[in-house]
Amino acid sequence: MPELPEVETVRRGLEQYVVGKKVVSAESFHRRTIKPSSLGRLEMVTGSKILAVKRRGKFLWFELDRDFVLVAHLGMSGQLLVQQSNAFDQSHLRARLRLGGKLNRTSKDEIRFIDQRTFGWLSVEESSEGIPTSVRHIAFDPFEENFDLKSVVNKIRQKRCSIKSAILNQEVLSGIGNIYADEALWRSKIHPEIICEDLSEVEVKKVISSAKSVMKLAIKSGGTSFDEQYKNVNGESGYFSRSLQVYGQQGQPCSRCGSAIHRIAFANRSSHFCPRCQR
DNA sequence: GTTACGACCTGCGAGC
DNA sequence: TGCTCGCAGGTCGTAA
Repeated sequence: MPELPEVETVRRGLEQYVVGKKVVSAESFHRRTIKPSSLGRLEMVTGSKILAVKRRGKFLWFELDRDFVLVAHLGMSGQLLVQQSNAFDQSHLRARLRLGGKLNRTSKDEIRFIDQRTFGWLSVEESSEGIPTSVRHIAFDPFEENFDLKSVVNKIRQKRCSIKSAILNQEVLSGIGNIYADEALWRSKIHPEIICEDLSEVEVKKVISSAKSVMKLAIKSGGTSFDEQYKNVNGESGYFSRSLQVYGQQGQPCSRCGSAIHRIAFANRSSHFCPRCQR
């Protein structure tokens, strides 16, 4: 599932291949791919030049030599692949940008948006101070220069929801999804259902620093791939799933204490934790 | 204002 | 073998 490390891996891959290229054509093939507010606007990117590929949390966008940007969210199963136009069309191909510029016969000249579960989307929108409209409500992620640890800790400690809900809230801090939330809480030895108000400043800081360090390691490994739902721009899987300590490990012994990892239902999804380490 | 929860969606795998 | 159903989960809207 694409969380911050997976999106950052994709961003780096895109940056390498597409910056400086011109968009020759843009088309979408599924009614849910383009955000309703952007319907009919994808074609506007035709003729523009890609200046940069940016990211905040799980949101990614292409800066263009225009007064609008192209935003992409991968949702649960979205992939942005850079391929040659003569490659076969994937069965869940939702949109395609053809690239021009300095290309040769073997150049990868297409950006393809592939999305099995159609939770991902693209949109063409205005940007203010370098941040697209749909990303403005998203908080800084822990890797951003302006990320203010102290104010995020204070914000979390004022909440009356569970710590896991708080760190999944993209308006508190961005980039963390279900996998890295479970991993961060395991590393900081904190139970996912503990109410934020009951945690000390030190404990909340520990959760955030654990989240940052686990995501940093995941970026080094190219992200987490369980199945076909996440690939980098070259269609390759990441291998951080081998390093997961609790997510998807229910019934397996905790690598710290040997207790069996538990899985519980949590807000329409699941939480994994060690019942002994995370009381 | 804050929090919880359902809806959206599709493919896979388990169970019958 | 074929069918049904539950599960995966990011975001948004709505209800409490």
